[in-house]
Amino acid sequence: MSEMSGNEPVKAQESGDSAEKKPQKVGRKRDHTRDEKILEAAIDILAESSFDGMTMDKVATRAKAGKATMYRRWSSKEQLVRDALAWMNRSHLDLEHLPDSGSLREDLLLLIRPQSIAEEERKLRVLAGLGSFLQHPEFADTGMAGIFDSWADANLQLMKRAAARGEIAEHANLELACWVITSTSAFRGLVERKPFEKTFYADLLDGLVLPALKNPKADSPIAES
Amino acid sequence: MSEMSGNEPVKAQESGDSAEKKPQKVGRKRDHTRDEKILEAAIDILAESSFDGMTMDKVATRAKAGKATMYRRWSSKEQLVRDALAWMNRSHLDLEHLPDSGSLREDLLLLIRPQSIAEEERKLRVLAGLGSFLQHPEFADTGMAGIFDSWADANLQLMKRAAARGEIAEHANLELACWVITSTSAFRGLVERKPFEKTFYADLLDGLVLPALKNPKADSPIAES
DNA sequence: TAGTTTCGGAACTTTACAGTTCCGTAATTA
DNA sequence: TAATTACGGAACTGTAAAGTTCCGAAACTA
Repeated sequence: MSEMSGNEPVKAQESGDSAEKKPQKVGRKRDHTRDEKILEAAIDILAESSFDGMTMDKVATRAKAGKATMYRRWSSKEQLVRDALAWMNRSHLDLEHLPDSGSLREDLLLLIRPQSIAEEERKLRVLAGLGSFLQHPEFADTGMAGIFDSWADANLQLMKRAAARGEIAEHANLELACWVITSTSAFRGLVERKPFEKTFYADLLDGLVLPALKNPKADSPIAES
Repeated sequence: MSEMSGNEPVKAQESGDSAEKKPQKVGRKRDHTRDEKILEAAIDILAESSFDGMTMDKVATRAKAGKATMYRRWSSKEQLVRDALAWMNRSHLDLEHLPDSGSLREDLLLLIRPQSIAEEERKLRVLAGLGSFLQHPEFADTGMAGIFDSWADANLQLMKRAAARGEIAEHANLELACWVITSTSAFRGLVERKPFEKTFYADLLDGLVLPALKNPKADSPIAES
């Protein structure tokens, strides 16, 4: 969405008082197609190693860029990684063209495309290697938001339609179900380091999520011991 | 369990051929109570920062130990961290004294004790900061195994008893249910960095796990598209 | 007591990396 | 054409941390 933020050279110049806002610059223009190459290289190396394993020299070499070029655009490694994470999470599922097979189970499974699996697994590898970087609370959101939200949103739409047509109980906790799907899938890739397989996903749906959605009898009160 | 492994000095001495295995050594004995202090300090700092934020100097200072002492016992930072992780995961729930209230929901909730919550959250902080270290597949197991296994095992016992007394369906996928509990809880602390709260756990049980266990009608075949 | 190994602590060496500067070249404007 | 800015690339600086070595003191054995 917003794209970038800590860019542009230091640009700390106030030409006196009568600043007439004339940014008509002289000299060779900055090639902004290099931005993408550098961000892509950064994500690539983050996915292969980790935040600490990603050195600025590696990124520069991978992107065939000079370090001066990088530091002309980002003032630090932290800034570069922050923008690279935003860049990584730029793609979103198209909520306008969701599957509609008439079966919630089929819809949920149809959402899983091999291409998107590989993409999400790459994001998980990046996330796994972020380590100490995520300790900055400001980056915890930047790094996380957008990785799973898109998938969870799509799943929620599918569930709401299923509820509307009476396939699942209307008082089921759909948000919880979506969160369980994304968090368990993330845990599997992030911590267990297993690939996302459709058989695993089908087991999760058949063994837990769909039964709960179809029969969510809340027979237990909220007892706080 | 096994405890330690990469210890002892290099000890590469073969006294000629007639090695009569006489380990009767001379000199001051190694104080193995220092091991625990050092491992504890390492885990402490791992929990506060990360693998890369944990420096050998910090550990030495925290444990009031000399670095020479540390390198006499562990040949590298990697070795120290490996043993520290094993040390961290040494405690296990007592499977012999599980709660037995007659209600699975109550039993599962009774297993959550404030003391064990704090302990597990500390482990999660350590795990979150491991980052690049976990990329070594050999450490992925060391680091992970034992953090959640104990809790999952206890939950499985409780579920099996509930199944035996007919509280839940006997053909329910208990292992899957236990795995979902641990993986979602871990995700919450590890990625979302939220504290473990009983209300969250009760919602997970009431909204998804228990309904699924009580009504696991497998109405959908395994279709591989 | 003499010799050996440990201890905590500090100084030291080495390596790796973030960030800076400079080079020759290419692009842009006046 | 001349001045300016960007480019890739390489050299350079400063710092942080892993690992080593040495110190004086303590603990153990013969």
